[in-house]
Amino acid sequence: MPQQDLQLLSQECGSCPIRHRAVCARCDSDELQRLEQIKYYRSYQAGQTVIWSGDRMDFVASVVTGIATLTQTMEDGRRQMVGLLLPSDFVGRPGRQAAAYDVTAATDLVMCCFRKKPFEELMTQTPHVAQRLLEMTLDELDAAREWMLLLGRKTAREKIASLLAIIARRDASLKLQAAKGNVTFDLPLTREEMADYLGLTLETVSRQMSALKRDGVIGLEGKRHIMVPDFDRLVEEAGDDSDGGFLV
Amino acid sequence: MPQQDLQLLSQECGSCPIRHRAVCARCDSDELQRLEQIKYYRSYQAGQTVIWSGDRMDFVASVVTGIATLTQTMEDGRRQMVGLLLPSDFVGRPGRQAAAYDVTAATDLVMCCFRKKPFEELMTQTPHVAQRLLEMTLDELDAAREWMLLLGRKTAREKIASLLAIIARRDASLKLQAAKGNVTFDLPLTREEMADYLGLTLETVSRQMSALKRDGVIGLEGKRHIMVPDFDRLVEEAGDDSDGGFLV
DNA sequence: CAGTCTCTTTGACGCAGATCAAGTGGAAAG
DNA sequence: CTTTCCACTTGATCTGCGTCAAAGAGACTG
Repeated sequence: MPQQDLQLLSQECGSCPIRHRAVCARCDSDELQRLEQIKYYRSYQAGQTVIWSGDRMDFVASVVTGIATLTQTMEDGRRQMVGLLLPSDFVGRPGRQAAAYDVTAATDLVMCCFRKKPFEELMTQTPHVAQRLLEMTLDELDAAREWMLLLGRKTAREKIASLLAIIARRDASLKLQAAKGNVTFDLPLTREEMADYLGLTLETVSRQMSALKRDGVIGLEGKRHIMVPDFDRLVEEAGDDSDGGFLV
Repeated sequence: MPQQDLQLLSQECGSCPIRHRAVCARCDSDELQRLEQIKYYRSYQAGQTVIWSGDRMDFVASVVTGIATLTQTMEDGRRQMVGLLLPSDFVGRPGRQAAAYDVTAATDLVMCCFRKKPFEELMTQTPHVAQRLLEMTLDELDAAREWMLLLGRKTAREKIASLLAIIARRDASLKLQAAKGNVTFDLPLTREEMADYLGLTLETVSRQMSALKRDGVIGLEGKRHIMVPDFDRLVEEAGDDSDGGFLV
């Protein structure tokens, strides 16, 4: 077992970086104690598969640090990413036996896992986990629907710009900043993963990245470090209506 | 007020056609009574808009009969359907003020509406509505993700076949049958609505419908009545792995 | 520091589906 | 019975992105 695991095993929920955003966000101290009893940490290296679609899954989990992807694959090998899981996002479905999607670590990843059976019991006995999970699932559904607009109607250039804007926003919110003006971040995905996300080929992704660079919308340092001189310009290229439209 | 409304206003939940599938499915008689006090029916004609995206929405609702669509529109007019709402499906998000999508009646439509404020109170005070809503939202999320695979990776022909298979399945389940062998149903959508669903143009939809007809995968009587001689063949054309893969 | 591996870029070419443009058929209206 | 309308079909042409192919750029290995 890697050393990181050992360190994490002793970590308490009170000092957890996702304590206020994850599925446990609304828990009182009593509920938290029960969760603490059934939780354990697991870490994965970038590229490792967490679960294969169809496999039996006897835990649910929260992403603590790192990024995981949810992908679906057709028999002939065509792949589509259907979820991008960031810190505090939830993996797995209470009441379901088998995983519905492949889950893969896009970066090094630490997950806080709960044994499924006791987690389900906790959900029926106390309200706060289920309440929070509903909220998070509704947010996921909204994100999925925005993504559907992207997949169905946006051009390759708009798709790339949209993805970059999403990652920039999430990156900024992790640093407790707003994404605006001059922004800088690292891409956590390969060109191929970006293609799987956007319903494109990796060649098209690469070409459009070059085009955005040529047009001064983004700057590239190495392959992964992105500099955005004007965030509004990027959002414009994404074809979204003006702001990041928060409805609440 | 149309006569249908008057008839429905006196309808009791006990005899409701979606009683066992909608958001109220798990309610005990006490909860049902509280719901009954805050509910009212509304009906819409095919083509009517139920709500515009961004509008204030002070109710949530279940589709009782008919079909509604959820669509997103970009500034330049590109449209993408992001949800197809069938009897028992839920509209609206507790805790949200404004509608996030355009909701339109695809066929004549009857909805069972609940005033939002008391509905939200009911949700915090009793568990069964929230539990059921979580379940339904997770199902919606799965459907959205399957749809993402369709939008991102399927060919026009596969998209059409997938949509026909989905409608055939849901139609069959309403009649309490399994979709297999020889199947017959009416399309509730225009070619343009199908295009909005599938991320295609209406011309491409029309051409692919003709192609599927020419190849004997479907039969057409008029523009809307579809006959499927071999449902498995249709599913094959959709590019999905064998069966309708139920995981539960 | 040559050799290999993986990720990425770039070019040439082809095709699925978009766009533009008529035309068809059935239902409702006059 | 003609006119109008709307949903739909079909054809001709265009184009954005996919496909196939080759080469560059780091990072790690022996």
